[in-house]
Amino acid sequence: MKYNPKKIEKKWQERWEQEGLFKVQELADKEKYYLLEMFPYPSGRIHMGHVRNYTIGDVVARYQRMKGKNVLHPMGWDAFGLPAENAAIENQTHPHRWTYDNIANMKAQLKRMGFSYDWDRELATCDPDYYRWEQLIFLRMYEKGLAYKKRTHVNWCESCQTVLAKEQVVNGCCWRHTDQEVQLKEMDSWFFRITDYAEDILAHCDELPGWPERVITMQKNWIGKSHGAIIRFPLVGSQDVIEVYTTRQDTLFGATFMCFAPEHPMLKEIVKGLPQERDVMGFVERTLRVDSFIRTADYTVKEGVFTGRYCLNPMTQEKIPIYVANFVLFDYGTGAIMAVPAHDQRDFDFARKYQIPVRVVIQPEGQKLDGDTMTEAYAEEGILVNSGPFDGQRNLDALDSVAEHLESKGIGFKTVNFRIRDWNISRQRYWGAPIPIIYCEKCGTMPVPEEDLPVVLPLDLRLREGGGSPLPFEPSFYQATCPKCKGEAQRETDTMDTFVESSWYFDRYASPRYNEGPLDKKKVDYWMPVDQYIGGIEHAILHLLYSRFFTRVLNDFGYVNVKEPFSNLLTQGMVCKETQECPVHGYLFPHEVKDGRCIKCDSPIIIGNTVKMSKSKKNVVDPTELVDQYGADTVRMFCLFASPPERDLEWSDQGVEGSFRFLQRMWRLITDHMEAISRVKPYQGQDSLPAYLQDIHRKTHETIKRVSIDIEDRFHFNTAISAVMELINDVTRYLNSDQAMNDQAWSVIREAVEATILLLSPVVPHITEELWQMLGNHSSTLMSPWPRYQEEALQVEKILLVVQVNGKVRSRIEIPASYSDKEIETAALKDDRVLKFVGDQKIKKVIVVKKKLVNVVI
RNA sequence: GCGAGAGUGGCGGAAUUGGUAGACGCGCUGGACUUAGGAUCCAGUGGCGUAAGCUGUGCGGGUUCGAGUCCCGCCUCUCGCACCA
Repeated sequence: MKYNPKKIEKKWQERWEQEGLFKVQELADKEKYYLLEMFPYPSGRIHMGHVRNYTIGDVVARYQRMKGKNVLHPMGWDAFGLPAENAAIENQTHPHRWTYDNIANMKAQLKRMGFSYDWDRELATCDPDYYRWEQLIFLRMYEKGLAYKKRTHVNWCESCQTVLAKEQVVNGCCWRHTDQEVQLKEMDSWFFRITDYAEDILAHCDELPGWPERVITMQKNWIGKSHGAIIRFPLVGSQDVIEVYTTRQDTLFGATFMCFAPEHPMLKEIVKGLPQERDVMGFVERTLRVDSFIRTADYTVKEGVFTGRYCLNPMTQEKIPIYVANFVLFDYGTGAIMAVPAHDQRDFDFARKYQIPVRVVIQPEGQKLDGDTMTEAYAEEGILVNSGPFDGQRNLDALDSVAEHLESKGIGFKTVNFRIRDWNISRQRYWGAPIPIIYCEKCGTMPVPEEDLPVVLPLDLRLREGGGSPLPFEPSFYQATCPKCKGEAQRETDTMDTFVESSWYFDRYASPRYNEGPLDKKKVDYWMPVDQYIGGIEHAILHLLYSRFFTRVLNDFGYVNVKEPFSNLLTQGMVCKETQECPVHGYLFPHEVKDGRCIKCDSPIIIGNTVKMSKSKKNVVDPTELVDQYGADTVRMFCLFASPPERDLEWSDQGVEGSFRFLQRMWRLITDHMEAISRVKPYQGQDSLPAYLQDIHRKTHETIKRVSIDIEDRFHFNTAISAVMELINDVTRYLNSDQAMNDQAWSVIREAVEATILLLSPVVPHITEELWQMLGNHSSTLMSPWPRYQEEALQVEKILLVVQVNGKVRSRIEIPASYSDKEIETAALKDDRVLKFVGDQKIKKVIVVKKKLVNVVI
């Protein structure tokens, strides 16, 4: 019988569905295991990245299920977002229609992969039954001041026609449009006060041992906590003071000028009416026109303009000039800095450029720096000088003593500062969850009353050519009644950032149809936290940070008991493939290349680098086509076998072929001997075996042990699969040899075959179900307990020992496993080859490593 | 510049805690079966060497009976952060 994946896979997928095999309930007496993969954006078709991600998850889910855990393994759709709007305009359709069509397509594709999802828990974030609870959470946050509105400088993406969060700006460009430089705009936006939780999120970074180190590091960097001080500098000729934030209060006596960020609101006031006003304001305008990434890039020359004003160094009472400078960041610290050119390279460069004095206040031991002649800043440790009462202190000690001094004089205080900013969640987009707020001219900003939720996104709108949200132009949406005075009012037309939806969807899976609140407490408490979360590294900051924040908020509100949503995180690598380029037609899809030539013009193609699969580079493989050709099992197996999950996977058509061949080999091996195998019961260690069968029996149990460890402890599915391949190879070799077969031999083979089927069933569930059934089993492999290895079966009577002379392998001897060190040594020293290499030289010592080797040192 | 990770055959990748380097797969070579095979099966496959043997995990040192693995110093690549005061 030929291996026919198409038939088998269809059969089992239908059977699983009929039997509701993947449905899961809360069961008090069973240990729960929540396995989650990052849900996809419904773009229309699944890609290899999805397939890899979800295959990894499926193996773990099925494995844990067989280990007896109550496994929650849900799937849903991150269904709001801009692509739906663009596609809708392009295809003359509606985002709603487009999204749900895509969901239907992708769901069918996922089902064909055989993933063990409980589809009863499916959710789509664009469903009012989902986002209404998000709106409720928003209202709670608004009540607590965790959601607030302010007018501020925001990052605007012209391509998206919307504001972006700081986290969504990458290298000065939009995270979605990497060629689109982000512009600064001043506008009203809604924010979530993530900074309130920065300290807590940071502190718990060290309590996530199940997270990859680099993700933790990235989050810590993003939060960017630093210890320093706020210092007040009196403005000369005014009652005002200027606050600066510094981490180097020890160098305060060396501050010889001050710099403002161009956005600083005080700037306008202090230059008003001065001869410098025109210069300063011109500089500000010029600087702000350059986008902030370029402006603050290290290759941009540091520039500034003197404002004409001075402030007093609060320590020395010395008059120091105030500049405005392009490199000072407005959204870090106070937007103004004290500059200490002797001990900061940037300040040094600036001071030399504008002939500002450089005063050394830290001397390295055994050196004598001179501010007039030094050629670069000295940023290391040393002893304070020119610092009044602090002279002679080590500068690190002075950090505290200067801060205390500032506090006692009321001119400053110790503080901590964070780099992270509040999360801008306003999007000037249509396809998103409406922000439940009403503006009344009389009553001001009014939350939509809870009973009026959801604020439903109207579906009967025409999108505007050229982008932009239609909501502000749609009276039926924006016209509202003030909940307080019942007068005419306006609805907020911004929608929420789609990262809000993905910040709590994992909670909602616990009770996806619950309609009395966002979450059914009992169920969410049963399932949360997620035991294993799997997804791409690209979400290291955005989604994972927002989710940690949101979980804390929901915890404060009493919706969930946990503070951390994901106990363990696996970040899988990208799926890569080499690019193929035609000199005439540019990048080519794989099917546009034949025999190394372009099918359009017959030019020889250029093989490019192996990079992440992407439509733009056309180095993509369509999972569905592969499933048509080889079946889902082959595709799943290749995804796991080609490399360990955290590493990038290099796509190889030949590798896929190899996986297919292996499955065929396994199929043939078992079906060819099905009759004989079916007649016997699997060997269970009951009676003693001849050596050659004992070897197979032992190998079976070694394989069970290796596969279990590889899957459970390390997620190294590639080595798990190779271990099973070895077992199959051994069994094949045995059956091809001319050993006489009897019932005992077949029962040992059956034991090996059953182990093979069960061990591989999480990886290739269809073929294994079929074989399992052919062996006479009536229940699914998924319902079978995971095989256990027997310690006795691993015992060996004889071992092959490596014998080294001076650390070089010279011989191998077979000895009884029971030999003592002394006996081993004696045996080794008798070995011909050892005798040859030792010759008549004196043996200095003999090292015996039990079960491994002997090293004879001469 | 700072931080993290990686460097092993022609290729993807193996090698719990220092103990046979190259498992498993791809590719390649030879053979078998075949009308044929790009199917299947068997054998071989790090390099040098007829062989004995030598050599070999980015480079240079070190520790050790023994180092891909540990230590020190470099080089290269990938990723993240990057004027953060």
